[in-house]
Amino acid sequence: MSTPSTSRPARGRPPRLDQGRTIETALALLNDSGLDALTMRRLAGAMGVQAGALYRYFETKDDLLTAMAERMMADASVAPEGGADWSDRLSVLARALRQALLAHRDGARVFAGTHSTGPGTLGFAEACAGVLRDAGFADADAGRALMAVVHFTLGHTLEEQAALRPGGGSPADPDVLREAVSSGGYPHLTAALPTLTEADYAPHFEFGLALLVAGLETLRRDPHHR
Amino acid sequence: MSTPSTSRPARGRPPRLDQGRTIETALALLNDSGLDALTMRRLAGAMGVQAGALYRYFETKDDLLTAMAERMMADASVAPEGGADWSDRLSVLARALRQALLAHRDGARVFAGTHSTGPGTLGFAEACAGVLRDAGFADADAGRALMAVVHFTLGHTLEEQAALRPGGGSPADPDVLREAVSSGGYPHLTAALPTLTEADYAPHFEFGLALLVAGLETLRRDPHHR
DNA sequence: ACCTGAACACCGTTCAAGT
DNA sequence: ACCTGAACACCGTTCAAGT
Repeated sequence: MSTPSTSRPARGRPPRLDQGRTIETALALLNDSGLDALTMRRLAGAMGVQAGALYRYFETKDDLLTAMAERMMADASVAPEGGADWSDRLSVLARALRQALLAHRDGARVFAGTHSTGPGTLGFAEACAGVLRDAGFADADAGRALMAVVHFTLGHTLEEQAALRPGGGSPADPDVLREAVSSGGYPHLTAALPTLTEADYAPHFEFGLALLVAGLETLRRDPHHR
Repeated sequence: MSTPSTSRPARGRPPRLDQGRTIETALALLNDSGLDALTMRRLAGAMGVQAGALYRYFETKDDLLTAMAERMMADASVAPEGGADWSDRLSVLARALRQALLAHRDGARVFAGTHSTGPGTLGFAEACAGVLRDAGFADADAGRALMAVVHFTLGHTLEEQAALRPGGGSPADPDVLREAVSSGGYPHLTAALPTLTEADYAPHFEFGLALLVAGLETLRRDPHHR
């Protein structure tokens, strides 16, 4: 009780660093300052340690970012309720992925730059593949549908967070795009502009997701459609 | 004939740098070495100049990257043949976007990191919006469909180029993913694994694109479907 | 075993000074 | 007008040496 019982009895001073706390501190720093400000030196500073010390726990910065992505994906690896329709369950998973990426500043950028194969990432993919295969899709179609949902969600959230970034800076989307479109001869873009410059990205996400789900529904009705 | 006739008569030595040549050299360097190796110093070296000289033509490195993205998008801004079906024309545009991003190493990463509002980018978006509005979609639906296609293509190409990157390194997708999936209890993922580890990404892209198009087709038949 | 200190080889960006 | 030279304030990563 008096001394913490870890699997390996700690001889000497307890370490001031460990993988778990480092990942958590890194995610907190990410939220506070963004990906560009997340340096090994700043992270080390936040943990009261020199930069070199981090390399006992992560071989490279990329490994740390991968671990952060994996931690984020744990939130997306939810099991959708069993009673629902396959399309609803798939939509729940896609929304969970978007929310997991949105939960941390530049989350989509972190995820896009890494290739985690941890239980969070694989658990999410397994859940998607399960919903699709249980719905009757062939293995190859389930795999491709999974990729389509992930890629759409990734691209969407990347742009959503990019639009959020500047915080009142110069290359902000809304006005710059409006100006550029209204100047030249872009009649169709002008017509769509109110939609394209909406601040709330949730309807855009739901629209794209509904498109993918509807596409899957037609494929399920007629697997030889093409 | 003997002296080049530019709009502004060149007094003194002709400049060794200009925006156009710098962008072209930067894209060539990108193809040769990748985005991580594309530094202002290396680019300057490739142009026989000191790094600081670049800042007379681009305010920041981000501005240069935006100009590179815009140049890449010029290739995607093709006008699909007028006789074809709206869904075919939209597909042609989506494929042109993917090809434009694939045409340069890390092209998707460059595009994702910037927000170009030049004629290439806007021309592409205008073409997509035009196809959709001419097909009868409401302005808001056309805008959202355009975003869905772009976001899916961006996410897809990002992953496609990420899988291409290492060139025989450590975090390559095919074997690492196979190992991770086969180790644990991922029955559905195991079933989909042959598809997920395919080297050719074109079928994945076509599948996702077909899903979006099929979803749009159902929406067009019944606009009040939801 | 764990961390420090200091170095190595870089970055983006700025700006006086030269031509 | 255009570019150099040199600096400023950083990076990721390595590694002997301390404790």
